[in-house]
Amino acid sequence: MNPQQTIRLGVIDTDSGFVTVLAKRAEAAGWQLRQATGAVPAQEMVAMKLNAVLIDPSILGDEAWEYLDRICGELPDLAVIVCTGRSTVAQRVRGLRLGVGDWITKPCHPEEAMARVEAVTRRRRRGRNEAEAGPLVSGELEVRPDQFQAFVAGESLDLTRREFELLHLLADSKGQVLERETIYQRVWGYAMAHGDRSVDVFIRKLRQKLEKRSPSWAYIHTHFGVGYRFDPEPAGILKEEIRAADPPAPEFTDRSQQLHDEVTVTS
Amino acid sequence: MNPQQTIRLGVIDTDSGFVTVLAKRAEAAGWQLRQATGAVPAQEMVAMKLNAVLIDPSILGDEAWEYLDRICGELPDLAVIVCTGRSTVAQRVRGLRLGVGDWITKPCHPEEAMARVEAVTRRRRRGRNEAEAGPLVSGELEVRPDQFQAFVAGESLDLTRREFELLHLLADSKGQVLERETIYQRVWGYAMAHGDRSVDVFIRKLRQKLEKRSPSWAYIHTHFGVGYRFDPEPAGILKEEIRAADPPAPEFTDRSQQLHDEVTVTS
DNA sequence: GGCACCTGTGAAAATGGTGTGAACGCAGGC
DNA sequence: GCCTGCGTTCACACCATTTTCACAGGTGCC
Repeated sequence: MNPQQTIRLGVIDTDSGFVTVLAKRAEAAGWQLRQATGAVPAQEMVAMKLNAVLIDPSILGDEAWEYLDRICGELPDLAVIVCTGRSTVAQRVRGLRLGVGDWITKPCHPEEAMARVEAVTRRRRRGRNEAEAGPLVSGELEVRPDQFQAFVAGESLDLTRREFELLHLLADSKGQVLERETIYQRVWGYAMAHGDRSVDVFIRKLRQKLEKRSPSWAYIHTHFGVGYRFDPEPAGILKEEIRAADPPAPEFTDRSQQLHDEVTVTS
Repeated sequence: MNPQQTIRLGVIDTDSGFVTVLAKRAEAAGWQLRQATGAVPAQEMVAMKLNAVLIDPSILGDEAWEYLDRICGELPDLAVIVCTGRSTVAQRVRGLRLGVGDWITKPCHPEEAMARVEAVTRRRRRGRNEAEAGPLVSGELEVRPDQFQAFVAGESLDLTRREFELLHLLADSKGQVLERETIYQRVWGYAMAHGDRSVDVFIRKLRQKLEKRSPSWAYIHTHFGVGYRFDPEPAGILKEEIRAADPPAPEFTDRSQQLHDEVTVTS
């Protein structure tokens, strides 16, 4: 489903010969490359929206281990591949234990390097291929992965691709609270930059479209400070309960916005 | 949390020397090993509950590729690692593209083989680790990390994120007295400023919410001059005495002054 | 019992997260 | 090239949560 999502690969190496050859092949394969010749801070990698990074630690000197440790620690979802010259078993073991996804020895064929980058990246993305195929029904909603679309009473919600993928992920994890970072990582495929609001915006779009076709259900619930949870609930009951439990509610301050049909849950 | 979940590794190889050495080390590391000297059907691997399988395809003859393809296709969540003698770049690339997680060349150090198996397995697991940790039950209370929420008899305590994290930490260290500084460091993530009362305030909020849903239990105990301890205790004796001495006291909303249901313990 | 110091408590003040509309930039189709 | 649809970014309003503060009540020690 997300097979040929292009890979954004960072390369940290000074071996211009190797990098040039690799770049040519990667470009041919439709990958996006970013190059650097020294340590790149984790935050910058996030900003570059990398899926994977290929590092030759030998150019980093003494800080190599510390750097690898930091990157793997801070960005556990980034695929880190080491590609360097001779190394001892102990070094390779140490690297792999640290969180490096693969350790390639130079000289190596660029095709193999790419295949290994792909293999590691592939691993990272897995997790939604499981039920991939089966349509999913929740409340009045039917999510059909085979159509990249969701329906209510046979009518399409007219979701765009991202909207669909977000809804699919949520519906697949019905009842579970998903953090924004998790959502972003799984739908967008790379780490979420701090302060990114894309997830919120798409949630709003989904809510609008859901509301339009299925007004009497609340599907997406906000968990303040955490993220969102998909859980279809007939909206009617809930509202009545709230009304019943509420005293007359005198405060008719001009609530510019009428109540959300989605319930915000503290958590 | 889930770091040292033991790995169940299948080994398909006839190289008894290699397998023996590997087995010894794997056992020492607490892994579970299953061995075979020929192709094992996917279904059998499922039955063996393997996390990963280490294969030398050279012993499978002509069917090697077909077999690898089948295994990777049918069990996309199984970590498949190839460990074999000399091979060409093309073969390795083909294998990796097929879905093999890593391709190791013999002879190889068993420690490195294990590290690589671990690395591949680690990646496969990521993504559904959402469960982070199983729900935690204490007294009438159920703490559910996957929901960022705690429940009593199925009803949510409506904890905010920090409240939840504090409760989670406490419940995780049941019976242990935690100092304020420790609590702050672990929940807030940085050192507590001298004189900060946040922990106390949150403890109060937790007690209120616990009291509301589970009135007959005392969960959080104060250790004067030290910190707090989580330990669910039926509040029986103490409570009854208090109630007996008290007039019926209907549920007034403003119970501004009411005895703590928590017991202060002299440390 | 008195004093110094902790802890509990309620509410005000500060912080920060979320909903929302709209502008922007980019790419694909006409 | 222009139009259109989509994804991203921004600014602002609103409000839930967190922090802070002042004071009341408890606890331990001399």
